[in-house]
Parts: sequence; structure tokens; C-alpha cells
Amino acid sequence: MSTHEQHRSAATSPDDALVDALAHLSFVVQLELAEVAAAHDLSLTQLRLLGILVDRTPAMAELATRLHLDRSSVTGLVERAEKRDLVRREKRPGDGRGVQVRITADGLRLVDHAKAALSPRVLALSSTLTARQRSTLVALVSTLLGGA
Amino acid sequence: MSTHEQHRSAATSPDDALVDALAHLSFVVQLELAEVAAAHDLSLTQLRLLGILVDRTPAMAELATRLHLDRSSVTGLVERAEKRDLVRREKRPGDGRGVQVRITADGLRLVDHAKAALSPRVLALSSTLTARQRSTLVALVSTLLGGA
DNA sequence: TATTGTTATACTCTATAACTATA
DNA sequence: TATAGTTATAGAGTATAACAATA
Repeated sequence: MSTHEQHRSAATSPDDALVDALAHLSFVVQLELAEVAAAHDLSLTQLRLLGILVDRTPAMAELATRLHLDRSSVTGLVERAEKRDLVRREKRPGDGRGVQVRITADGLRLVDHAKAALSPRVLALSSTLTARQRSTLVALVSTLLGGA
Repeated sequence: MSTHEQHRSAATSPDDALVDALAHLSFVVQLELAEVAAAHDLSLTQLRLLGILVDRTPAMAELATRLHLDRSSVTGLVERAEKRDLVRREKRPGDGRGVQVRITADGLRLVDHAKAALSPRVLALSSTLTARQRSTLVALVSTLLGGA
């Protein structure tokens, strides 16, 4: 029911309870992500962009698909990141129209720091769980996400 | 590790696996939330605003706290919602400075529809889990969130 | 013709700083 | 002085529509 993390509603059915729990959890986790991004002077979208580029050199259109954004939005996103020397646009070999985006050393350093900052925050969230509970949670979420 | 939902990284430790799972899950759930909001011509923030107002009549400052926004941001947010007759600003009795924000019938209808649209989407996400697994997941997430 | 990416434009969202009015 | 809220301003983020270049 709740679309807000501080709205602790009394779920009336098991289904409602699940929807509530996942929505609420997503807000709490996203807040941590946004704070980590902000601490590195990045928006959450910029951080996601860098995260994607860590092990890929995608075309603009592929970035748009992965980020669920319009191609024109990605143009601006990459432009701003490029201005900060976090990414670089390169000509796509073999297709005169295409561009591929590559992360720079600066960008890589930034995303590494952000990732390092994220872990303790997310782990702190789960401090009320035992080690066994945490591993059960990981297993369930992995199944839910279709990841084995 | 992953800051992006489509980045299925091989977590190297149980801690990394937990951070990955929760981050990934949060993106997937937020995508559903954003799509539901968009289907009702709302941003996720506007939907959160309405969600808060369902059972409250808060002051602007309280809204800012709940939404993790600056007061000036809330001014614009409420203004746009008011322009669409989704909320109404009222004078706070007993404090000439204060304002309280109330959801309108239109707003309530909209948020109800959005909530109804969200449930099947989130439930579909968890279709790979058994009923018992879903209830375990709810219990673990509730503990994590400190909600008993 | 279709695809890739950009540009032009217009909004929403957000924060900072300065302001007004009330307490 | 302190608090509640707004305004002015600036910038990021986003989409739609129209465009150029290439395929």
C-alpha cells in the first residue's frame, strides 16, 4: 500500500504485506544510493551511468535502453559526464553514425569510491538480521530477480 | 557492487552479495513504481506526496522532512499538484505562518488507482517464489526495516 | 527507408540564497 | 531572534518533435 518509506501501514493481506515491504525497502535502499551519489557530487542516474560503463563500452542507444531513458536524455547525461572527464565519447568503428561511451580513469576512481561507500551503509541496514537470515534473504531476492 | 539493475555481477563475498541483491531489487521495484506513476501522469515524487497525504494533513516543513527535500522544493511540488486539483493548501489554525496540505477527492482517487495498479506488478515480480518463500521474505524485510 | 545520434524546446525537479510574515 | 513558507535563480534531468548523417 505505502508509496512512502515512513508510512508504516497495516497491510490487510499477505499480498499487501509483500507489496508494502518491497516498496518500503526500495525507498530505503534508494535513499542510501542517492546519498552516496550526492556525496560524490553525482546524481543517482550519473552513478548508474558510471556503473554500467565499468565493464562495457556501449553505444548511446544501448545506454538509453539500460537506463530506461530516451536517447535525447542520454545525450545530455553523457555530455555532462564528459564535461567532468568521467566518460569519453569515441567513434564507433565500422559505423559512421555510431558512438561508443567509455569511462575514464577519473570516472572509474569515482565509481569505485562510491561503491566502497555504499557497502557499509547497506550492511548497516541489515544489522538487525542474523548472518543466517541475511543469507536466506540473499537467496530469496536472487530467486525473485531470476538470478539462479 | 552493481549500481545498475542489468548488471549481474559475480559477488565475491556474502556481504557483496547482499549489497548487490538489495541494490538490484530496489531498482527493479522503483522501475515499477515509476511506471505506475507515469501511467497516471505523475512523477514518483508526486505519487509519494499523495501517498503521504492519504492519512495526514502535514505542514510544508513536515512534507519536506518526509520526502527528504528542501522546503522550497516542496513549495513547487505542492503548487503543481494544487494546479491539478490533487491537493489543497489550507491555513494552519493557531499559527498564522503555517500551512497544511490536504489531498482532494481527485487526488485520493488517483492514488487509489495507482496503488491498485502497483500490486499486480510487484506480485508478478515475485512469481518465482512459493507462498512460503514470499512470507519468509516479508518477515525478513520487516525485520530489516525495524517494523517488528 | 530505417537507424544513430543530436538539437531545440519545454517542463519537472531540486537546491541555495534571500526574502516576508509571524512567533 | 527563530520559524514557516515563498520567491528568485540556476542547473540537472527528462521527453517530444524535428533534424542531419549514415546505412
